Amino acid sequence: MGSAASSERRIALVDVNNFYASCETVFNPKLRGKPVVVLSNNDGCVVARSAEAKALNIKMAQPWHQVDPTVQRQTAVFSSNYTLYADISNRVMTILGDMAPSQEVYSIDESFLELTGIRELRQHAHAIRQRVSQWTGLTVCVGVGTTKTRAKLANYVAKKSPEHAGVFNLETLSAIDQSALLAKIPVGDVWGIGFRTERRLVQMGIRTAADLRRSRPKQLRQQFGVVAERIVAELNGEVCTELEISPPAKQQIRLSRSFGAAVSELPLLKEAMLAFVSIAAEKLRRQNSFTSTLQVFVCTNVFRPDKPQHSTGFTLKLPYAMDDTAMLAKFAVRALEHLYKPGYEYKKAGVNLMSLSPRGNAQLELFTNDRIAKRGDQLSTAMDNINRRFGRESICLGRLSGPRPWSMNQTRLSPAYTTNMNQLLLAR
DNA sequence: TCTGGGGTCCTAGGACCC
DNA sequence: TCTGGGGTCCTAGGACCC
Repeated sequence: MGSAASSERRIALVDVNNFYASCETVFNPKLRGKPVVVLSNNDGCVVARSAEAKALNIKMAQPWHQVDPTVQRQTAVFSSNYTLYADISNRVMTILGDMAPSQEVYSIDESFLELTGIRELRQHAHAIRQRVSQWTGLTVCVGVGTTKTRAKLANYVAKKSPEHAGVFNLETLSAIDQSALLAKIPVGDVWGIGFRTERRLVQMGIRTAADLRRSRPKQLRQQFGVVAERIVAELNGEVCTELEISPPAKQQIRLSRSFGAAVSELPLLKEAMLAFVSIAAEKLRRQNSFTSTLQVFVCTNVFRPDKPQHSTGFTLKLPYAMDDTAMLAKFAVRALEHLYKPGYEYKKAGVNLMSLSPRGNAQLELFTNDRIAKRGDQLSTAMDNINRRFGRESICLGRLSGPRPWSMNQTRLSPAYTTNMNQLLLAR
């Protein structure tokens, strides 16, 4: 794309403000105007905060148990309810997709939209906000620029400065005003510059987005690699990344969880592993892939250095590419038995399906027993159907009847308002 | 007591080949 | 004594994002 064309390009980054916390508030209007936080799996860290919670100085990723008890008492706190958030996300993304010729769904609460050539861009951006608000009760911010990186930056400004009313177009600013604006943005707030790179950049005297934009690409490439070089180019309006309209198939599927309580016995560890493999394999089949490398890992609690530590993984090259839960489970258990050591309190485990290939192209085992393979296929399909209908993990392999100390703590879970008939919101 | 999970991309370095 | 060099493939690890 030439520079003349790229200067006409308009990309919007639209994201939902405080997404998880806002989802909870939408279904519980009493929470409006109050501090609300959502915790990570296992009720560990804070992963979402309402504006009021931010004002109380609750930090992102802060362990909840480290939050000041006085602050805790003022705050409404929820376990993360991904079923709810995923459903609300789908609704928002559908609305956004309808308001642009093309869309990249970038994360659970963000979309890039192609808005090139749209007249009255400002009005259109406000119409997007209006419609999302009206149809879902959620607030979004819209940032517009010629590249994804500039759209992200514009979105950052829209969110930070209330006077823009949630919409900001970087390209309407004169060159001088742009420089002045970028000079006020810390370099670590640029998309793709993390905290380590920021530290090194600041040491070199590159402190702001403006400094970064006018830095020397050669030097930057040498010190920080091609990623940093691209960021600078995109800040200058040079298009390095296009929208990804249809999401590419995943290259790996990983499933891991911290346990609610530590687990020492092999049978319980196996049970947890089987649950993880079942979910991972279902995801694998949903994207029509086979895997030919399986990794299993376990770790003890790194926050308890006073206890014996054992963290390890084992990677298995599978004899052929497969997607069948029972077969994958067999190999996962074998790997687990291989690395398990008695006498340790394991706190986390997981499975990683790697070397994925499209179902059709995958190399099959030379001497696959057709009948056995077909039976595995039918079993997996049946399990997928049951789980789709009655909820994930309605059926899976090797469930023991006893207690499950490994399952997550979720003591503050809100109802699945939109996806479970028994948990619908009642109007009285 | 309690400390997340699932991804991507890039790079350096080793193994191997000719 | 002196022990090539370039290409490819794979993997582990770093950095980042949400």
